[in-house]
Amino acid sequence: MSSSVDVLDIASQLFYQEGIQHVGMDRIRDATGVSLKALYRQFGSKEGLIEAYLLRRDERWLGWLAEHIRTQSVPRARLLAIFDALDEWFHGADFAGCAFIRAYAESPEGSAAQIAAANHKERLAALVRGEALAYDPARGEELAEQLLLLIEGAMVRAHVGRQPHAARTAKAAAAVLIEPWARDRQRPATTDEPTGRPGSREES
Amino acid sequence: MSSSVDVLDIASQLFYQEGIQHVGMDRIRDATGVSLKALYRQFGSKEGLIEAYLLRRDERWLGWLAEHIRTQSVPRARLLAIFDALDEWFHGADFAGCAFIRAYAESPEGSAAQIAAANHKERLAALVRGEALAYDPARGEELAEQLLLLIEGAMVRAHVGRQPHAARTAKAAAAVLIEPWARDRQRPATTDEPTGRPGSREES
DNA sequence: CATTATAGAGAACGGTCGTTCTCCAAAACA
DNA sequence: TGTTTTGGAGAACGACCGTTCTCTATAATG
Repeated sequence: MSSSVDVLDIASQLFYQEGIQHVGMDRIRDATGVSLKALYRQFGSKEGLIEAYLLRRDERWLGWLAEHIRTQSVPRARLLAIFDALDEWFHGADFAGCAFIRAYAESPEGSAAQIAAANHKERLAALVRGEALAYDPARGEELAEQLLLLIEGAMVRAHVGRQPHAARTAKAAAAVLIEPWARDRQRPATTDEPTGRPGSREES
Repeated sequence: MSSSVDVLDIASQLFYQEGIQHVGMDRIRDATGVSLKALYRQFGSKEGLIEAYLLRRDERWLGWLAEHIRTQSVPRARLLAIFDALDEWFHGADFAGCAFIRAYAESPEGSAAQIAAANHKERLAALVRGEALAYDPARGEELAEQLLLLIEGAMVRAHVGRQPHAARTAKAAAAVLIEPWARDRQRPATTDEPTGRPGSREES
C-alpha cells in the first residue's frame, strides 16, 4: 500500500530529471526494485504511470504554490508571493524546468500526458485568476493573464536560458503590472494596507 | 544543390509539426522522395539533420522577427512590434509553439539540439537586449529580461494554454513595463516623440 | 506434509527506428 | 557498344523499449 507511493516518487524523480521518453520501464524497475509485473499490475501501462506522475505532480505543485500564497494575507502580497515560490524552486538543486511544459513537448499529440499538462496549466491559471480577482475584480482577468505570462516565461528563462534569477525579474515586472501607478515597486512587501488600493479607483 | 533546401524545408515542417522524436528518417524519405543514402550523405546522421533544422530555423525566425522590428523606427514602437509579430505567428494555421522550447524538452541532456536551442534563446535575448538598450540605456538590461519573460510566456500560453491572443496580452503588459508612468497605455503606438522620454529621467 | 496460489527474475516477443548493406538500373565514359 | 561508376530502392541489422510469458521459489492452505 505504501509501496505505490514510493514507486511513484522514484519514477517521478526519473521522469522529471531525465524526461519521460528517455526513462524506460526497466530503469524504473531497477530504481524501485519493483518487478515489471507489479508495475504493470498497478499502473496498467507506461502511459498510466506517466499519467499518475503528472496528476500527482499537478496536485503537489499547485498545493505547494498555494501554501506559499497562503503565507500572505494582503492580496497584492499574495500575488507577489507566487514569484518568491518560483525563486525558491528555480534555485533548488533538482530544478529541471516545468514538468508539464516538458511533458507536453515530448508527448504525442492528444496523448494523456498532453491532456494532463494542459489541465494543469488551466488549474494554475484558475489559481492565479482567483488571486488576481481578489486583488482587483475589475482588472483581475487581464492581470491574471499578464502574470501568467511572467510565470510561464520565468520557467522557460530559468530552464532553457539557465537564468535562475528569472523569478526575481518576474517579481519586479509583476509589481509594475499589479500597480503601474506606483513607481517605487522594489520595497519589500508590507503587511499593511497597500497604498492606492484598487477599490479606490473609479469603476466602469 | 537546391534539393538540399527542399529536403530541409520538408523535414523542418515534419519536425516542427510532429516533434523531432516522433518523425523517423523513413518519414522524411517518404515525404521528400530523397533516399536514405542521400539523406545520410548530406547530413551524416539524424542528429545532423536536426541540427541543420534548428540552425536554419534560428536564422529565419530571428530574421523574421528583426524584419517586424524594422518596420518601426521609434524605439518604443520597435519593442512593441515584437508582440505584433508574435500575434501574427500565433494566429497562423501552422503554429505549434516555440520549436526551440520543444526541441530542448524532447532532446537528451547536452545534445546538439539542446545546445542549438539554448543558443537560439541567447540570440533572441541579445536581440531584445539591443532594442531595449536603444530605448533606454539605463533600464535596458532589466527591461529586456522582463520583456523576454513576456515573450517566452506568450509562446507557452499560446501553445500549451491554447490562447492565441496571448501576444496581445503580452503587448499590453509590455507597454506597461516599458513606460510604467504612462497610465493610458492602450493607445495605438504613435510615430511622434513619446511622452516622458527615458533620457529625461535622472540617471545614477 | 502435500497442494495450490502468488509473485518475482529474467527471457522473450514484437514493434520502432537509426543506420548500413545488397542488389540492380541507369548514366558516364572510353 | 562495353565497362565502370553512381545512386536509389528496399531489405536487413542492431539496438532500444513496452509488454508479456516462462519458470521457479516461496508462502498460504488443507
